[in-house]
Amino acid sequence: MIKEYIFENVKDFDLRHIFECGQCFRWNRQPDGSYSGQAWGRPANVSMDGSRVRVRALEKNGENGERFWREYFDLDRDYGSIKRILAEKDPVVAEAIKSGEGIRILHQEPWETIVSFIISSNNNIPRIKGCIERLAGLCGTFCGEFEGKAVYNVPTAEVLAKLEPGDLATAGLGYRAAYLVKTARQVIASGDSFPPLRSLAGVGPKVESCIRLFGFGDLSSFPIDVWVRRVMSELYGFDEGDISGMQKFAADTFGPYGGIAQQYLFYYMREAAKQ
DNA sequence: GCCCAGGAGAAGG
DNA sequence: CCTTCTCATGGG
Repeated sequence: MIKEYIFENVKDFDLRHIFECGQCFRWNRQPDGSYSGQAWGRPANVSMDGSRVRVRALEKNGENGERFWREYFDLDRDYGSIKRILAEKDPVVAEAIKSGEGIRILHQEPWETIVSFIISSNNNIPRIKGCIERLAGLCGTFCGEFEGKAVYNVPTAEVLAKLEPGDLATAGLGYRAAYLVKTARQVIASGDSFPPLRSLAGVGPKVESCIRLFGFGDLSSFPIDVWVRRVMSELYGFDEGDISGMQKFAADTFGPYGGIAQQYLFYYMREAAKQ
């Protein structure tokens, strides 16, 4: 059954900023400006009317999703005050905030985040979305019918661990298919104790940083990808190869909100590149 | 044909 | 510790 949840008087919230700042890959813009996708196995459509956010979602296990969606969209966090703190500390971020003032960090499912960002490596966003979509359709978890389409979440570690990389060929993941299978087997083999992220196949410094930020709520995590490296080089004067210097600057300047600052910078740089 | 994409891993200094 | 090379795939 489809349920509707309304959140009134929501500030610092923009669907395009949230869903197109590179943090998630399963939400797609509809002709009416709303977004359809799924979160934690819940198919949904999200729209906005003024300061009112409307979520139409497929009910899961008979639960009341109000609390779930409030947490998913991080609605209890005051982004206004965070933006003021960041803008005061750094003029570049102050400018970047103007282009993505409605960004929020979604509370994404850890395993989906791990799978997604392993696929993201040396890849581009449109193709990452296609890869995840094909992978989910191929061997993912069925979430239900929504808007006339079957919706699937990414495959569980249990499912992936039993496959061979070649079984994922039609998903077009390239060499990342082997990373996924190996990571799934590592997770299954470790039983109850989840292995350290960096020990997983296909998880290096940048992918770990994204997983911590988007899947484990570590807002201090500051992922440095090609775009952020570009902005740090062009607008802050860092040497392109000085990743550790950039990390230290982010920690010293943005502290507990490094990940939020990074999202403004990422969105800002990509918007500028579109011109 | 080339280069690039939210890099990681292995090899060799 | 560092640098360089390779990895599969699709789009511009």
